[in-house]
Amino acid sequence: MGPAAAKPARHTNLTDVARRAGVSSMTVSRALRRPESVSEDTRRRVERAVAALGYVPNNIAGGLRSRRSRTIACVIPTIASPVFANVVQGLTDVLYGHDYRVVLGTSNYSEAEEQRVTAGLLAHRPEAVVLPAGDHRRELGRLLKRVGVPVVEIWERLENPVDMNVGFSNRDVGAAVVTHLVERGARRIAFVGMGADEHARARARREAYAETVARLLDQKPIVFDAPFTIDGGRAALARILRDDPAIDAVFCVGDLPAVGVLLEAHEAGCAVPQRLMVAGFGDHEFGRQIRPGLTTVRVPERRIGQIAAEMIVGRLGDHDTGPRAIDVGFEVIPRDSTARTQADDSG
Amino acid sequence: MGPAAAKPARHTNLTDVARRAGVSSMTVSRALRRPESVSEDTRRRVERAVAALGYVPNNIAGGLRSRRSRTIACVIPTIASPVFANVVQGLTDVLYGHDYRVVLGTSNYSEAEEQRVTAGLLAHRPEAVVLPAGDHRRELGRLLKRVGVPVVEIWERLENPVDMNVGFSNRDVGAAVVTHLVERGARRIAFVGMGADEHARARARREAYAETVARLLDQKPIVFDAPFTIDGGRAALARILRDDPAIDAVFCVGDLPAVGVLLEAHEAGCAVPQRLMVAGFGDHEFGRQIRPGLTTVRVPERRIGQIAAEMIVGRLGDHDTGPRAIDVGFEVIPRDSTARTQADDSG
DNA sequence: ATGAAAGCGCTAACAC
DNA sequence: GTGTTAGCGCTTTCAT
Repeated sequence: MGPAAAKPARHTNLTDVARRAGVSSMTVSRALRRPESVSEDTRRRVERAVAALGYVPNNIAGGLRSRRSRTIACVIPTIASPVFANVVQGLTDVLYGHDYRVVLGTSNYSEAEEQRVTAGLLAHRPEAVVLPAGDHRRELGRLLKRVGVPVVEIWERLENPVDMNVGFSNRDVGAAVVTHLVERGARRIAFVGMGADEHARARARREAYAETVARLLDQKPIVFDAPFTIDGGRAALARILRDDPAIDAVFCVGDLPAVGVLLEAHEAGCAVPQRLMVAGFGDHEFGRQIRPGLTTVRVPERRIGQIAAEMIVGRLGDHDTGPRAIDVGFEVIPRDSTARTQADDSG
Repeated sequence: MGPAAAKPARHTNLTDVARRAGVSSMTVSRALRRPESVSEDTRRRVERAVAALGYVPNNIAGGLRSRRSRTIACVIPTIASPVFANVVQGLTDVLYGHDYRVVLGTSNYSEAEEQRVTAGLLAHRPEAVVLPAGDHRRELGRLLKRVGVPVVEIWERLENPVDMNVGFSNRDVGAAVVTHLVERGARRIAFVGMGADEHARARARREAYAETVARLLDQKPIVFDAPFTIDGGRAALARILRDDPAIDAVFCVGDLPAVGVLLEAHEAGCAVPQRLMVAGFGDHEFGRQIRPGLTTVRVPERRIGQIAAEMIVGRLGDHDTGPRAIDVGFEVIPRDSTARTQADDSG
């Protein structure tokens, strides 16, 4: 930095408080952290001195000595996505109650940046690291292992987590949605996917779709790729109606294209759910408000954050006995877009 | 903590690297922070030693001595709101580029918790604090002042900020929306507010609405209160149509009720914008997708975070010359819900 | 360009 | 229940 860089002022410290309270700084430290370990009289005098001087503890110093930073690092692609925002909210919910702070990093969906940001955060000696399961670089895994910090991979359930893991199975999602559609009377189900943009989670849903239609309907996969947007969904349905009118249900990789399918169906005079059923993924607010309501899959995002936090607290505390991996599951939310009755089906 | 509390391992430190590189630890420190200040040969040997040992710097230790934590605290009501999520994203965008980390706290809309959380974050000696402008407790202001840490109050423009301030004026918003409606031909404008739930921002919009309709239309304020939900908006419009059919435009305190108004208008056969114009606030995704598109106000949330970060970087660096308060303004986004033409108006 | 000494503010470890 | 001593890992300061 330059010449005029603001020199942070010296704050009141433990010694100041100790002097004022007429005890040693060690006693102040104890009075603050474990009030029951000092005499009532001492405690009171310390409290008064703290208040009088406006003392704010310095966790940096304490953390240096005790090697406990009371800090948890969390690296996500972006906070400007409800998915991760909710996860982070769940994390802080629980962590703050245990006097841990969350230091945030964002990778902007870049593995290189994820690596760089995580390395940067490690300089603050977090007591644990939370990051989305996924295609981190091998380097990152090695770095994390070498540093030896507890890691929670969130969002997806993993076969071989680096350390701890909380999430759900996208394969189970694909199977559950297809099963739901079949139960509601679907006989020919298309999948609207993301094409080249497909990520590991989307792929898992698509593969499970393919397996499940094969198993339940003896049907080959019918995949229409489209941009992951409402307009993408519209375009996809237009092609579906033209290319394969026998299709009577569409499973979209996400709610955004699913809403597009719904809108396009409305304009094309294709009755939902009677003629066509539609299901999405993500429980976007949209799908709740649109008519007919969109059947979708809700993932307990916030709960994932909370469980990750609980795992960390357990691991760092004295009850390191909890599970290291948890499948939080998900919920298929049936709404009107798949509310076909037998009567509809027979029509 | 208890007996089994995980004892964090000792990490490789500067001295280890120094030994390996055959130099003093001071030289390693310099080589890492200002590579140009050591000889080329030294630099190379240090780099090699760092790589070989997998050294991760310890910012806690460095920060203790240098009194620079390279940490910025940010306290917001909740991260599970796109508004604040975007602000935080803007903050981290810029801050990471300057090698600062963001430590997050959430107040859950409680002033008491805001106070508590902020105090907790201060223990980590952030070099600046970012928090929404608003009704913090007086205590908080005093605490922040006493600690002497730079503060940025965000979101709203303030008359008397504690320190720095970036945001926009909700009064200006109210005036701009009403002006827009009048320009499009509105002659009698109602406001859909939040009743008892009204917060300072909502109040500013309502007051500016009242002043502007008085000034431009010589009209008394007509306020319908409703829950801040889509259904709230529906109910409000039902009452409006019944109680005061001369109303030809509705300004809603937020997009959620505005969408409700739009939906209810559709069902009631009330043509938008010909018979009724509708405007909201917040540029919710909903309003972009619904038909007719909802005229609304967009606030540059992310930009607010970025500017706050830039102010901080400037203040902490050697160019502490920038403005201490910035009005980022906002944008009225005209969509079809207010796209009335002269022809419509004359009908 | 490099090194030695000191110390940031706190807590672990060990007295008493 | 309280105090003393040492030292966490780094950077500031001063010397060379």
